[in-house]
Amino acid sequence: MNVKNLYKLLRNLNSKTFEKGDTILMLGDKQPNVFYIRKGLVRSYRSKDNGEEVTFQLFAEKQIFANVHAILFHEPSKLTFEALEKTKVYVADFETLHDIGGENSEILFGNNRFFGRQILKQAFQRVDSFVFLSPEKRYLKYLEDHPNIVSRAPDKYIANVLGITPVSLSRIRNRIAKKK
Amino acid sequence: MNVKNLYKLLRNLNSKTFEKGDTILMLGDKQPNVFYIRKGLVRSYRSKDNGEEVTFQLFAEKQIFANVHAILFHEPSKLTFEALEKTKVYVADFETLHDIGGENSEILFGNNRFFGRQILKQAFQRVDSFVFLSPEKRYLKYLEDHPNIVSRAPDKYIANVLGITPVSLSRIRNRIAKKK
DNA sequence: TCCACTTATTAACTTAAGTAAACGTCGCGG
DNA sequence: CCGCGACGTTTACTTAAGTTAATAAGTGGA
Repeated sequence: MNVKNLYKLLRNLNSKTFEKGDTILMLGDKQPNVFYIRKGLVRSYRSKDNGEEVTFQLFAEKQIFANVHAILFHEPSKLTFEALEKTKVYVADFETLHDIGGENSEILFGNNRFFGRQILKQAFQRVDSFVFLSPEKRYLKYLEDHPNIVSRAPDKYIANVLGITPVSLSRIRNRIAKKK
Repeated sequence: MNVKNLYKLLRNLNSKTFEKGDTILMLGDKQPNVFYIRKGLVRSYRSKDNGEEVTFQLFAEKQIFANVHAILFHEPSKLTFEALEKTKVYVADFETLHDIGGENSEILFGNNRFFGRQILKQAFQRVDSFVFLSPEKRYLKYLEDHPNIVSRAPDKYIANVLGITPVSLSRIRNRIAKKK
């Protein structure tokens, strides 16, 4: 990556801060934005037909999240992103990032952190855990992979991410505790 | 895409045919290959600790599959790919494809079919269906999205893909039939 | 053609998850 | 400081899924 591109990249990285409860990216938004979390905690969610909010994913420090629907499919976002803590992010426009570095480069934040790779890896590993693991093992794996999220996010959100109900998660916790 | 690149691409597209039961890509393989199915049916799977084979995904005509672990993470494949029918594919080396077109281009097979996008979209939508849908609804959605796979692949493979057991899938089928 | 093997269905049983509601705890705001 | 509301846990109950095994149906090969 050359100096010219570096400047181009830096010009397109804006730092933003959100307070707890703020909406970072709204359902229906078409901006192809990519976010990198410097500090804080974020959840993405959407509402089911009955109005119930279901959390899709949780993100903490050093993770990237993005308006995937806009970037990949040129559709409005199907998810809303909300700060669960005071959160500082870098925001960039995907098209610019892409022009600079290309999907396969490692420009943004070093090895394995680049947008497409990190997001695909996350999605792939999640599918893997749904296919190969029971809810209990899925929780244990999530705990192992994201201890900093589990300790900070409400259980009800974690339950959604794992594809189970909060009640069920509570029982799973209980079962695990008894085994020890 | 210019003529020079088109030739480069075509030189790197090999056509291959596999018989039913053939292994297309072996567990541990490090070749960063991308496959496009012209005709046939393919499953990817891996074995659990107890030796039981679990099918991860099913692919049919016009779909792309790839050694994702090699391409994205520079690791040996954690999956084995097997032809369930006589299958004709185009095979290409990912690095070459990338040199020619870049991740974001549409060079290979037109809109929305390019490697990264299609694979990410599949993974994303699968996670979505695990988080938002019950097993029964997940099956109905899979049936709707992939009728040509459901009608051709054994139920035990489909059950694995949906994250349930074959027995449970049979009961779900039964329940649905009774509702009508 | 017939046998052996695989697969789907069904049954019986066990275990876990969904649902609804009650309870206790915690934290925030009035 | 009190009260409201949100959250996690627990209980009771219902429903569905996992497990094992038996049976039936379909398939391909000898």
